[in-house]
Amino acid sequence: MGEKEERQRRILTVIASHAIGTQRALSEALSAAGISTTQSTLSKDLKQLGIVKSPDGEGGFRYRPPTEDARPYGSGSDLLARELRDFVVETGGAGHTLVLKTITGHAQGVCEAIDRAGWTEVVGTIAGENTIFILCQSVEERELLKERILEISQ
Amino acid sequence: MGEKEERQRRILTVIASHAIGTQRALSEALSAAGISTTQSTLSKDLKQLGIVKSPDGEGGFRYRPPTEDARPYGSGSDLLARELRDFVVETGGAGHTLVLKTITGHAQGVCEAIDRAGWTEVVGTIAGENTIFILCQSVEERELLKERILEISQ
DNA sequence: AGCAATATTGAATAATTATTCTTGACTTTT
DNA sequence: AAAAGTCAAGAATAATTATTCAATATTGCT
Repeated sequence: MGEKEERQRRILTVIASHAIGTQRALSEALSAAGISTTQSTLSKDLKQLGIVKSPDGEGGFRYRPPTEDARPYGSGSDLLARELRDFVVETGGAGHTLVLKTITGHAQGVCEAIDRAGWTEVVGTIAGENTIFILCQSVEERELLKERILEISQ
Repeated sequence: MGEKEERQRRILTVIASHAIGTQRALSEALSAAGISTTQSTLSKDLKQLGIVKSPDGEGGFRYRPPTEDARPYGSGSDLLARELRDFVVETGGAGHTLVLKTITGHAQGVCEAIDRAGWTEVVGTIAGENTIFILCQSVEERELLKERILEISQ
């Protein structure tokens, strides 16, 4: 039985039911449950779990469970490559807008990954079921971006 | 002059488009935009804005925009103004298309309010999770519209 | 305008959190 | 069974962030 696994499991339940705002407080709460550990281990746990310390709106802080946005799923740039490789089936475009076609249902996911990449050529993106519009700074950058995407997805 | 307000607004746009993981990095990014301030002020800003520092899934951290309940709401009486002021964090565009970035989950709502305004420059709108594309009659009208929106949201 | 109340700011500092480095337990390979 | 490799953990420390405090600036009121 994983010592670590149980601790992390407990961390999730503890922060769900108590307003914990520091790692020391978390450590104390865990002690009460018979789990004794150090701040440094907790720091690592929280990072792995994707837990964030967020303002509680009352002048303090509180650890919160991972949100969609924050959850560490896959490793970022890897994820992008995988999304592009696995789901994009066609690229096109006109004017300032680059268009990617994806397998049905995956446009949102691919679009999300593109947003995260933080490319400067990108003015904005929007996704439907199987199509992504990517508005680019210029027609030239549209072409550049297309090249890059094709390259990433090999 | 709303020195603070502008800074906080910019913080939202900066973290939306860049992977910023420390207050120092944020400070530097703001410098590039002509805004100079200290770490202590940023700490307060981030807390007020409800921004959280969250694991980025690649071993680092990244500041992320607030979730709905953590964000301070404006108090305007006009719905459109309120939508624009409270949820739009960035404006951009290229060609005939104006792009608005919003807090995640609010693009639809803001887009609805824009549609209701019945502006003649607008050919059509479409909204995703956090992005709105507004197709305009011309490049000039795109600029005009952007001005108007910025003005409305003060 | 003048004055009081309130808010904002940054320097200094306190508090908190992340990372480095070492150790030991456990696995796998040779 | 020894060697080599992983992994988890904590102590110490580095790095980052939050808060305090004093000084300005701003707002609101008369």
